[in-house]
Amino acid sequence: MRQPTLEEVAAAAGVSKMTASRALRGAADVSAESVAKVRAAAERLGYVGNRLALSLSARRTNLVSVVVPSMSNIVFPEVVSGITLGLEGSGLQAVFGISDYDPDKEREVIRNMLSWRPAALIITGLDQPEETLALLRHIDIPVIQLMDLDGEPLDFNIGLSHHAAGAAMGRALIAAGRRRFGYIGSMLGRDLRAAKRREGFAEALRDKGLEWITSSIAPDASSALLGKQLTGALLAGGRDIDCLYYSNDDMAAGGLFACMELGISVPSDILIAGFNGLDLADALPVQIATSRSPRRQMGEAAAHLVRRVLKDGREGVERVIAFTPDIVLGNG
Amino acid sequence: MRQPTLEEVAAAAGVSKMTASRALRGAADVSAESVAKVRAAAERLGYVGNRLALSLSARRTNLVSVVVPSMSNIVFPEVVSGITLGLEGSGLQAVFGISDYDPDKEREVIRNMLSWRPAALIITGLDQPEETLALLRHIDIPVIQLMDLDGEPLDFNIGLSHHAAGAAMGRALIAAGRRRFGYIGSMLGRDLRAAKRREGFAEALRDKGLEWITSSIAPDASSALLGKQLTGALLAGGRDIDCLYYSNDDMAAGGLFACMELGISVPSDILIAGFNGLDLADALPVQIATSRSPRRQMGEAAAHLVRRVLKDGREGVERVIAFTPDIVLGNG
DNA sequence: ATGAAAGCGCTAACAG
DNA sequence: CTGTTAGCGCTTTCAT
Repeated sequence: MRQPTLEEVAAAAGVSKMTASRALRGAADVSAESVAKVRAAAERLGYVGNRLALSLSARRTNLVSVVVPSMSNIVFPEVVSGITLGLEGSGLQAVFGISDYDPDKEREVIRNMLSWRPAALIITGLDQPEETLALLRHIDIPVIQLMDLDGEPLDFNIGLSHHAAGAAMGRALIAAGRRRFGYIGSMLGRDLRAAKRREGFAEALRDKGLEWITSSIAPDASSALLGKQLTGALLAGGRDIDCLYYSNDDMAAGGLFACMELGISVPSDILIAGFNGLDLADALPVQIATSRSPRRQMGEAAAHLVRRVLKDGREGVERVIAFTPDIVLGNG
Repeated sequence: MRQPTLEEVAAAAGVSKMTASRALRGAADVSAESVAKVRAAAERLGYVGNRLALSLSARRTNLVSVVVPSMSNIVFPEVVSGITLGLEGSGLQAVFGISDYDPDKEREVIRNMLSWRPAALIITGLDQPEETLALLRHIDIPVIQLMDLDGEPLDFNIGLSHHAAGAAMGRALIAAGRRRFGYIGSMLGRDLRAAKRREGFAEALRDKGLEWITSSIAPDASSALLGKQLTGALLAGGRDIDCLYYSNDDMAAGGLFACMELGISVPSDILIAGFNGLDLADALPVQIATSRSPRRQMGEAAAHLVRRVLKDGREGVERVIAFTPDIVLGNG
């Protein structure tokens, strides 16, 4: 049951391929009669246009390729939702690839996406290896590096400074009276943005003559369970801590749960701070400190940028859009 | 800076287009010398094959289209991860679309995906309206309906019975001594699988002469915060309840948090039951009851089914793969 | 308002 | 082992 072609629809409607093509695309200069006949024929035959042929012929696609590190951490699906939402009604279609936080895989995924000749490319972060950048320099579509701002953008850049976000949180917690800081994180070798936050935070500590009292970093993917386990282990070590900074809110939520089980009062004994401002954080029985990153907005901003550049060209479009996360210290 | 074509690579290598094509695809019957020359030329020119042309010419794509209702509920990204993982190394590429739980939008998304002539299609659930099914009956690619089993599959079907899952949880909770049940959910008009669980649960209650004492259903998307709010409101109503069944674990986690804030002991005063077996549930300070749905496995199973059918045809391939969620009552 | 011709970049099917 | 020919299904361009 091969899909019918435009030619078959045209034949069924008794017009030429071109008239059928124009009719289905709603072009001007087609008689109402032709339009009606073609529409009816298409409907009857169950015609679905072939975008491969369309795109090859028109020498452009409606594809916006998006590469994210993971789908297991809810922040990336949220960014993805923002992009999809922001593209709605534009005729553009987002296509997603997952790099698993692996630079080599990322390059392969990007390469694979480029073979579909997308109209624009959105990738995560600014830390692609030179080999990947070389690949991207060869193409003439808009490339948007999303979510991070700490580095030299290739083309367009939308995001926030994770270094600054970490530093701001560090300063806020010091201002709130905390002095004895521990860090709990995961996968910092691969989640470079989390590493930047940790470094920014550490810098804020150094500025006040402080430093991490203890630090626990696992190689696994972040999760509430991991945060809980690491926190339990760290606290069993008996370090004198009054604040724990986590690589993100998932980990921090787990940390909170560990404290609740151990009877440690949050935030009076230990203040717990994460990053992201997840919906989950708002529901927790005890509020944790966090930085609200505007994930959906960053996604939408990227989508809007793509629409604008594809429609009106790059002239006058700012290369960098900077977001600043809000710090929420919570009821602690 | 137009992307170079195969013809240009061939010219640069001093061979014909066909030899270049074969060399790059690693076909047999090409001299080592030609392969080397072509590879070098491709490398030098930064050649990235054009899949539009490839697919149009070869009359097939390597695309597996996947349509899910949402990316905001972590279970769908997990399924998506499972599919991506299961497709790895096959040369097949998953492409995702989001329906927002809207049947009309779902049809449009499917239509849009079909215009790319995918090799297979994976959609969520069995409850597509007739108009969508009609669209799908016209095509000859494998279609997999994923996650649900309660209904008549179009082609292939992988999932679990949500009705049975709800009923099993109901029976388990009755067996655990609970008698006064409340329900808290969201968006049941659109999340049909949650509605089926609720119905199955209610049937288990009826079998024992019981029924919902109270029920609170919001139109919004599920979240921990919503679960917390609805639970708070419901408990403020002063109903005499000893068990709350939620539409999913996110909602249930919020319910747990509400109880913790209100000083209600879980599970001794109220047992909290959800659905999914999220990672989060394992980290909670008090374990909630849940049914572990094998989301990643369902995704992988779908991917493997696709690989098999595309490779060896449909003969001898079972049409239905049934999963059964494990019930975890927890430490209650 | 409509159609015919040419071609997008690639591969399948033959020939050599 | 290599090349030639003929499309894939559509749009673009140019006629009419």
